[in-house]
Amino acid sequence: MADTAQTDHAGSALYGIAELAEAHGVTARTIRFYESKGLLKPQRVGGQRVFTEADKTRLGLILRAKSIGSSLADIKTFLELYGREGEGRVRQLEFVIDKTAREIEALEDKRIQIDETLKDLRTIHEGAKERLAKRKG
Amino acid sequence: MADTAQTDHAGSALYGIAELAEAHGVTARTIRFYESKGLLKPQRVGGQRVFTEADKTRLGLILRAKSIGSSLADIKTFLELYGREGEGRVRQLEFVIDKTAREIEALEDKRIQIDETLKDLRTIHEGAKERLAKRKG
DNA sequence: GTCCACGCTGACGTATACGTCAAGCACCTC
DNA sequence: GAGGTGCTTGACGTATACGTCAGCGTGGAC
Repeated sequence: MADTAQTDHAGSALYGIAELAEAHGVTARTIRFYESKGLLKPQRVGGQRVFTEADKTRLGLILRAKSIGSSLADIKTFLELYGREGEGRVRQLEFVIDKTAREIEALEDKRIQIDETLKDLRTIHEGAKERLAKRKG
Repeated sequence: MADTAQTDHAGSALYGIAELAEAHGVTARTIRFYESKGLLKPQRVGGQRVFTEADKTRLGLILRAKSIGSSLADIKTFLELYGREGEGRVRQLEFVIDKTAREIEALEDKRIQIDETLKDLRTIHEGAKERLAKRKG
């Protein structure tokens, strides 16, 4: 981790808050809010936020997790799994293994709920189409 | 009052609010809230709510939809699709067909997000397990 | 130098989805 | 008939996830 603001000109792209917001279809307010909740930690240049590619990826993960119904609090701990994975301490590893296992189970459950709902919706959809065909035929 | 649903005479079972709440793992307050939002319409017997099997099924649908991230407002219109399906008017049918098609698309999209997240989680999970095995091995 | 568009930080407002009293009625038990 | 339990309706409180000002500072364009 670079602890100083490096100007690696030929390196990765940097983004302003408006740019990043635009790119992900959220408002700047939302990004500031996520930072206030500890989900993002952009560098500062004279008070202004500067986002790296890593930050952009992170925001993508946040939004994806949100889209499947995770709360920001859950997302925070979830994101920390990525960071902690590198550390090799046994207790950390066990924590990660347990946490991910639970999360995987929860998501598989959610997938089942979605599949059942999809089945219902398709039944309704096809039924309505048939009725309409009869009306028109 | 016995805490079992009344089934003695011919007809489907009936439930009190506490019973129904218990059966679905929600509070009575939640059920009253859903009724106030028009999601449930139990009969009344001297002011008290009485729920039928149909009401119970309906509550199940509500909770399932909620678990996959739908808002109560969306669930309300979604539930009306079941009711409307029977009506044969062309505009109604077209409405149902369109609405369900959009919903199906949205859910398929959500499924993809979940699958991607599951993939990431499994990678983290397996990686951590391997590291732990090396530590212990 | 002046403007102003952009970004910053509070502070307050809003929608959703309930929880938590408070006060009251109905019925059952003792 | 006194108490307890369960259900009722407001009314207000709370957590989450932001939106919306207000007021201030800053770097460019003219």
